[in-house]
Amino acid sequence: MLDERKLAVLRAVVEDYVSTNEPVGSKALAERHNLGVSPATVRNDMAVLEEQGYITQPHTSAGRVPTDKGYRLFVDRLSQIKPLSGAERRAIETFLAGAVDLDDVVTRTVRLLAQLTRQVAVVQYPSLIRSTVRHVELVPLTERRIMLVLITNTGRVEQRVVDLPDVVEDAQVAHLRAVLNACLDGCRLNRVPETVADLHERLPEEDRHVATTILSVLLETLVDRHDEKIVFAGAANLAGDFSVGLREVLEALEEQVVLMRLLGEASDSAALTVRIGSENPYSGLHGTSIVAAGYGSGDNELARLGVLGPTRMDYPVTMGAVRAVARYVGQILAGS
Amino acid sequence: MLDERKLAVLRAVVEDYVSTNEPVGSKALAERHNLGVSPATVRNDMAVLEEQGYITQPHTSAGRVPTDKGYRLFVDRLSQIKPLSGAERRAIETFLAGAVDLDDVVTRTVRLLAQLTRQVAVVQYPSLIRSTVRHVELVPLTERRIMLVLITNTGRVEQRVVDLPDVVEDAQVAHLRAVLNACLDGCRLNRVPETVADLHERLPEEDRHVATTILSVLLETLVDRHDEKIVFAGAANLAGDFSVGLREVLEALEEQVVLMRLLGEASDSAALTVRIGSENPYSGLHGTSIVAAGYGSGDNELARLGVLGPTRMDYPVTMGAVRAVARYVGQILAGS
DNA sequence: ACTTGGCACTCGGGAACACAGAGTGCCAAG
DNA sequence: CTTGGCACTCTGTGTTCCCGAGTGCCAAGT
Repeated sequence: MLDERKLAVLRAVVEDYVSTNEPVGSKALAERHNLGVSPATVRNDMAVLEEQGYITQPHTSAGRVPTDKGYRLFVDRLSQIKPLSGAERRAIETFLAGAVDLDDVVTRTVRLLAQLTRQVAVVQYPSLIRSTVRHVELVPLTERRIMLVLITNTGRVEQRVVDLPDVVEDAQVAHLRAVLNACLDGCRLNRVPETVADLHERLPEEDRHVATTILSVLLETLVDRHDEKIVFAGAANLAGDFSVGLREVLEALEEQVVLMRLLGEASDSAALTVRIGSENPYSGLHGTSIVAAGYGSGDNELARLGVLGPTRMDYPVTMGAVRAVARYVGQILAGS
Repeated sequence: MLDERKLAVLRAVVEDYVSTNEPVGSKALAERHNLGVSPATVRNDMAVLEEQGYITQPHTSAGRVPTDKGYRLFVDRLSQIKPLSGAERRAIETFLAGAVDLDDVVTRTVRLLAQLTRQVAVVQYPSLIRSTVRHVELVPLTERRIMLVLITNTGRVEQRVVDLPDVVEDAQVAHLRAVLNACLDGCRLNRVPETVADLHERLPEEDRHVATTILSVLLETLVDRHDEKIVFAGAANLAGDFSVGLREVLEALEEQVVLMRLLGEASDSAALTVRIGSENPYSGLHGTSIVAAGYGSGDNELARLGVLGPTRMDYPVTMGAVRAVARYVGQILAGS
């Protein structure tokens, strides 16, 4: 159906279009990439590619431009992910290593990725659900108020002020704290509800009232944050580009929900997900592609990150950058 | 120098230009605002205003446009801050009241402000320096590692993992925690260094090693975060506007440092600060104005917030919104 | 002394038009 | 199947032209 040379032509079209941002014609193409055939032959191939829907012309008598389908084929079969240079790798490492806490890791990551790809980077905070409890702290503030602090193994900290129904003594709080920690330490967050369910019975009568209040707040915290936090950076990078609907993209970026869906569900493996133009689930973002990957410490994927840019982007380079950053972030998180 | 009517003309020019985004001519102006004089008279006044530098014409034979100086006069003397409608006030209250923690308050605030003004909103996190210590928590993670958690009276939580030089026992940690809290509770963050200085001597010999490490991390935390965190929202609102250099603005927004300077130093009172076009300290932002205000609980200003939009903005409305939001946020923070 | 109507002038922006250049499709020959 | 040739079709650009909004100035009116 598509012989070797036609694929080569498609690859050349994509590469040229990506680098020049102008429809590419048969002549220029035959020259720049030494295909060893004449422009006329290229024209014939192009005609076929167009018929099959891989490329298109903006108007008669203009060069060809890849369609979403064309990019898809390019990404799947015609390109190889381009690894970062040694210098870039080292830059990433040192830049990320300087982070002092989770917030800082995420902030640095998103900026790094934006700068590296010259596009808009998006990073999701490590999911609470998949991480485990490292410590629960109860801090008495007044005699009827305590602060509940939940620390996860990814370094994330959640806090809530709890108004208590009764006055509690410090000793009581200390006891509760000990019980909670004994019970929850190392527990996966999504298993907290079950784990906590039978806690009541193991408590002395006089603590139950207070414990109930605290536990309900704790559970609430987990539910509330089910909608995960997402940050982005590098919006300035798409300012100069008219091929994307700037307003729509900016709106999408500020909608956490939309962003979540764009990054996609946790993919099976640690593979890269690429969504090209109309493939993505938000109508305002045609003309835009997303390259995303999961990241995590060890096996379990904690969250996702990726970049968003014009459909006409340099996929090999972008994919390389996303993959590399995802790996490094995983390492950093695992190490802390 | 400028009689009553000339000022009225200037006001009319500003108002018309703001609402139409087109240079305003003498005829249209005389009609729309019933000034009771003929276009010719208006023309004379305009000539004077132009000579004085309050308005200008983009090219000969076009209408007039206010200059930065013109807007300045308008803001200072010709306009009144427009209070929000009752419905808007209630909307703010309920929206902000739903916040569960500091992060949430800030996030909600910045979105609210963006939506209310249809411009880019910027909110600075409450300053660490001006707040006080509510609690210091030390959480043993492993035998040579503890997590330091600092909770302030504004609900902000800072955390750091500390690697210790020696193995410590839980009892030691508990003791240190008690000492730290006794010593620092209610202490203003900017006074922490002094307060902590003589702590060494009051500690038993065997704790000093560990204490030194922890304290140095604690102090580091305070210094590190001297560059405060800032968030923004509503970037999509300036997408449709060609009068501002989109790229420059987006770049500025992602530079914390620049943003800090834009919001300005803590102003004397709780008054609004307005920076018009070239008045602001960053050259990429001519064509852009900033309306900012401090907010805080009670008297002391904790941080600042504001909006950023094209010089051609509706100042009375924007100022009203910023002032109102600043007040409500202050109340919320004071209450929690 | 200020206001007003009249009038000539200026200039930007849109419509109409022509034109060069890049690129195509097709065909006939290799 | 490939290649060179050729006629054709567009877009983008530059030119010209003209309309209209708006101005500045002046002389007359109050």
